Amino acid sequence: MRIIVSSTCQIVSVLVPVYVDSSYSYRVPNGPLDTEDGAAPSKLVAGQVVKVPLGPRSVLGVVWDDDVAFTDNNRLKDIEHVYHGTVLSANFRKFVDWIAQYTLAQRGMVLRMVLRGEESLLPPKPIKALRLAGPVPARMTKAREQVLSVMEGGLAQVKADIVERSGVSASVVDGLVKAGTLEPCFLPAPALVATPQADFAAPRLSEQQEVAAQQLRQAVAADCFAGLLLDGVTGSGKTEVYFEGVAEALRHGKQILIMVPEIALTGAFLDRFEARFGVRPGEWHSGQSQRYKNLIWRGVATGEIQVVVGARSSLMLPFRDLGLIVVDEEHDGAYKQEDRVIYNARDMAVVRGHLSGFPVVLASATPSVESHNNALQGRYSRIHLPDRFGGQSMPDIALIDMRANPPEKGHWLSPVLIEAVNETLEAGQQSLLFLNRRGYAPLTLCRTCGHRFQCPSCSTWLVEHRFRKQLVCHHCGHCEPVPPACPACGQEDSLVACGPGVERIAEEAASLWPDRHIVILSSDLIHGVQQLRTELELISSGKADIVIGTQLVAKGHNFPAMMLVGVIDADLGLAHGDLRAGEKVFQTLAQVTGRAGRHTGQGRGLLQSYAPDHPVIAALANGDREGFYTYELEQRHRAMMPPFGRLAAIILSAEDREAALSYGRLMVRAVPRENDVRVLGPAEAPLSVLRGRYRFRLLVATPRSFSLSPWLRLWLSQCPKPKGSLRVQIDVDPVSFV
DNA sequence: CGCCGATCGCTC
DNA sequence: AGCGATCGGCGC
Repeated sequence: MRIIVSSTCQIVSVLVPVYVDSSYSYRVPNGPLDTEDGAAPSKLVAGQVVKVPLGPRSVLGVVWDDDVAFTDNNRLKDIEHVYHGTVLSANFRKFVDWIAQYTLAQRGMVLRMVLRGEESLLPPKPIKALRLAGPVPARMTKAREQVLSVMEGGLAQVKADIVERSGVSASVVDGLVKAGTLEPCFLPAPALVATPQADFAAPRLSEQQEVAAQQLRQAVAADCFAGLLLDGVTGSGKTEVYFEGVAEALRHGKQILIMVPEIALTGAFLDRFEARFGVRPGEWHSGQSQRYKNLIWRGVATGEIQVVVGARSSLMLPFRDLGLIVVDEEHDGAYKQEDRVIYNARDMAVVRGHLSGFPVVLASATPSVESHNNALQGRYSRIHLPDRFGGQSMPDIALIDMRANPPEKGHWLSPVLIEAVNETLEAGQQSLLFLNRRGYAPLTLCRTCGHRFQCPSCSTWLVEHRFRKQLVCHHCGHCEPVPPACPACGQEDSLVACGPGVERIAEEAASLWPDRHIVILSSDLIHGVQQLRTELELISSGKADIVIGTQLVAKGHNFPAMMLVGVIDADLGLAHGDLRAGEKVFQTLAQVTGRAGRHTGQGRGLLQSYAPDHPVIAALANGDREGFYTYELEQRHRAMMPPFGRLAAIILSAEDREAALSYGRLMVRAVPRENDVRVLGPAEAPLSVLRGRYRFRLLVATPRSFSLSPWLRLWLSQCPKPKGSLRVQIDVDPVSFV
């Protein structure tokens, strides 16, 4: 950093959290600078947080490493305030720059993901308390005696505690303050999160787990970057294994971040952490209060908080001395941020480890194709747990060929699956019927005129939700009541539901097993986290006989009594245009069938399919994981898609169909046909309508050697600016970083 | 002739 | 991104 120190003042570069890539220059005033503790710093250093004037307002910013480029003394403004105690480390600053450069975002927007409000920079407020001060009051009462006995020993206590312990009203305590017997005082704020103990409760590990744990301990002790893919089947005890890595980092005095998809951040997970380390970790997710998050932010910056368990955004916390990141369920799509700065927190975690020199553990029962390939190529070390813990065997997976075993007309459960559920019920065990589709029916049409209900602002069919008595668009959330007559031809009672959703499966199950306890688990029928937890506990305790669920049930919850998992439509999703369609189907179905017999005996998984020969379905049925990855890698290689190429989706959206199309054609012409750049233009990426806007994705695929970001940046700056309400957004998909 | 609304462009 | 500056609608 070249900081200009003229004879009169110091000029520094400050990155501000606004929509710009460059840092701005500010003058450090000569006089004593305004700080929260009154101390006057002589010089500012990179990483310090400051408050600066910006346009009409003042914002927080960070002194950055850039050379001071703007030296127009007349237009320079003064730094208003410097905050102490929180300095962003050099590695972390490099990380911010790296993300911006890679995701084609402005550095200011990345910094915005890091900084919070001013409260996170100030020391926590001391707590108001009361302590014994003066003589016993002249007028003594029973209640006052009780208060004094509570205060015996002279320790200061919070007023609410005094009231509770002495069983008197608050006004009695106030009276004693007035009489001078008690006086107000301030206690330092207690630590938000207690220190986890590395050896609080050492676990009982299998031989296989112990070998894996040892690898993690060594990687942590080596204190340098390593990518570790912890690939363990469902029920293999991955969590216990990576907890050993966490314990080792604690022994080395390092901070640890455990990232989980938001939905997996349940009380059950935190309980397991507490059982292992004796205390709860810091919890970082959208449900936490602003106050708590500010305290966590400051706590990790000062180093007071050792371990944080958090969702995606926890990656941007300014840890003082991070020594390990664990990304649990690394394949999960929830790690990808789709708005503003588009990034995948799993990949950025690897980058953070690489820049700062510590190991990063990616854990999953179904690793992403990218991570699997990185392990194959030797960029990550693969730590494999092929067996379940405690000698439990993997579920027995079988296909039901629906062409040979069709369900009754208008029904969706094949005779084979119904029989399997019957057997499971008779054995007193739980079944899960899985269908990744909310609502009653995915398509509603009029049997008289053939009218189909379509979303007015998206190019999708409306899904009937019979419990809510509404037609819902799953893309934009538009909903309307189910009309009594067809809006096109006016015919009454002419609407028919086509295809199944979970509600329809629940209806069918209720008619087949009327006396059984059936629970339906679908995100639109669950109101809030609390209800979800209640329902999950109900299932865990074995009170439900049959569970019918969507994606919600595939996400790592434990159901001890679950012995049969029936997949209603294994082919669902395979036909989607998404380049990761096959991978998603494989991961979801492997995870959901992995729920069967996890704790007790031999579980079963049954996959209903009309395409049993499809490589993804066949690999699932045969338990041939390697076969799946081989197939998927071949497909990706041919299309030059991740992990073999870098893929950028240029997302165009416009209110005007013609504007979107013509600008798209312009872009396709502009992309250079060199370095094996491949463009999927408007012809191949059809125009769709989303929330009333015409949009398409222009996919640009390049091999790894080609540096896409600089080219895209240049191109966007040179090409004619989109007119009118045309919006261009860039979504960069990952390759490997190390 | 005047006031509110889309579009433009800057932030040290 | 946000926020002020700037030009255009038509209301009386």
